[in-house]
Amino acid sequence: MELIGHSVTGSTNIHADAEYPVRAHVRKARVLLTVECLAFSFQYDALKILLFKGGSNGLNKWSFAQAVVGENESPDDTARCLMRGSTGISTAFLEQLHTSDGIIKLPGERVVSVTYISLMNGFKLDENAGNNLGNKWFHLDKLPKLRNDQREMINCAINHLRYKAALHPLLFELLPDRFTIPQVQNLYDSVYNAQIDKRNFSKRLLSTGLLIKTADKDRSSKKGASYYQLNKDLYNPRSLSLIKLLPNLHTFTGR
Amino acid sequence: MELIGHSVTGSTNIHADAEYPVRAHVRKARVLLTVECLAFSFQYDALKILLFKGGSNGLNKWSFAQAVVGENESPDDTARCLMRGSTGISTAFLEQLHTSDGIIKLPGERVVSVTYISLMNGFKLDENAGNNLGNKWFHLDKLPKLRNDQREMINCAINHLRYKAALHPLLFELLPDRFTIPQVQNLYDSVYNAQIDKRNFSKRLLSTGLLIKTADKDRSSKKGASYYQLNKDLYNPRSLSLIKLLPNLHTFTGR
DNA sequence: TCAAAAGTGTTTTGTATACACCCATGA
DNA sequence: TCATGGGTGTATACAAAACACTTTTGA
Repeated sequence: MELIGHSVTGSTNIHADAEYPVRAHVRKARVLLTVECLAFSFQYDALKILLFKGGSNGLNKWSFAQAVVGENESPDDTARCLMRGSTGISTAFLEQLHTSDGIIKLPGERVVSVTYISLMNGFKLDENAGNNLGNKWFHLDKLPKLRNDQREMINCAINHLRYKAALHPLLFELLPDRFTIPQVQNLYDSVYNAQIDKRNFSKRLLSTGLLIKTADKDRSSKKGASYYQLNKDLYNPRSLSLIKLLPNLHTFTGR
Repeated sequence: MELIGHSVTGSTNIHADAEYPVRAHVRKARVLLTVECLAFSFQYDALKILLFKGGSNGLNKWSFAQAVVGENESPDDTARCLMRGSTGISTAFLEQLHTSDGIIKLPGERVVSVTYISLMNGFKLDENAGNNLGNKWFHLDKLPKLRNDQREMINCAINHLRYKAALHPLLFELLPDRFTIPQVQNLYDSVYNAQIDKRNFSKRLLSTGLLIKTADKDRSSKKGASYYQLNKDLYNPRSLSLIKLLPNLHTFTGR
């Protein structure tokens, strides 16, 4: 560690005294900056996570989407570009989860990775997009063999997603522009691995005022469920104001 | 951006096709990694933020604690070391807020900064510690002249602190080992710039089960307020389970 | 006509809020 | 004895939870 600019003498380290010892000569780290995306989507009534074959692990191992941050890019840019490039669609919601400690990975090179959680709209995905790129969407209960630290990262990301989505209307990013209430409930049931009471869920959902009923119905079921749209005037997945869509908010736990 | 390891041919960029264009040659960024700490404490019944004179802004300007991440340090290490070195006490709570875009600051050098929010225990602070190091704790309503982006960062950090503390028992880190209920309330009133009803606040506070009453009293008031301690078995400032200490949780807003 | 899924309402229970008085003590 | 700050209780209103039946329609 080297303190920045707190010196009036030109010395780089005015705190190197007996009481608050700081190493006198710290070699400044120049690091290779990468991003890593844990990408989720909702397809076929289930939450999916995106994995790639042939990552830094080895050619036949699965891992997350990763990219090196270019000289003229921000990490956010890189993450968006990575996701677009590897799925063909834009990221609906992107958030930094954590910046890694920067353990030595490549020989002689320190790599610091910014980990993102990324929500991709499964309904905009081309069915075949990415198949030739070696990526695949996995059901969370049907994951391939992964390193333990990768499993942990997935758990961490899911917990984060559940946490955020319990408080904010984040998950609508995973739905098409028009959706039905049973569809929303399937999404929440899938994310929380739960069976939420449909009467109470629909009451909570409608009471947010975020949904606008349309005249059309989804005709894939016998009775047909009404389509709803988001009220764009109110909807903001990043809003700090809290919504409540889940019962027993204080008791939910991880998978 | 350069994708990592998704190539079976050795080329660095298998996605450089017409459909998903990616620049064919991206210069990998080697960046100087720094940390920046927005540190809060609770002193004299008010929330304070730590600023340093003579930061990267210039010798007579105030700014946040900053340090370069050393070769053998993680950013978290650096942040803790920075805070300990500049205040004499350990950080009670540390959390990454954001990793910056890494705009060019120093000539020819790209600097990426990991911003932290840091809670320091004001009751463990040596009254004079740091005075000779050019740091000072400022009341949030009595800040010195700062750059606009620094003001924004402070607002962002306060909003984040309020958000987290409204949901989790984070603020106890700012109190001494033994504290009184009126003291906790002063803390919350200060953080939220509010006057919370003391009867309801004390009910909520005690109903969490986090507090254990001791036999002793603080004798600085006439009647004397009972000292409480945290129930270490239950207390976890990072716990994902939610507590409610504030009224109208869904409506609170920033300063 | 029946099976499948959508849609809706009420009762009960619990929790948040608003609000005001008594208590203990040092000065 | 009185001013100061600590401590408590209750009635009311609101919100959450539990719970079951009716509707629509394609097969």
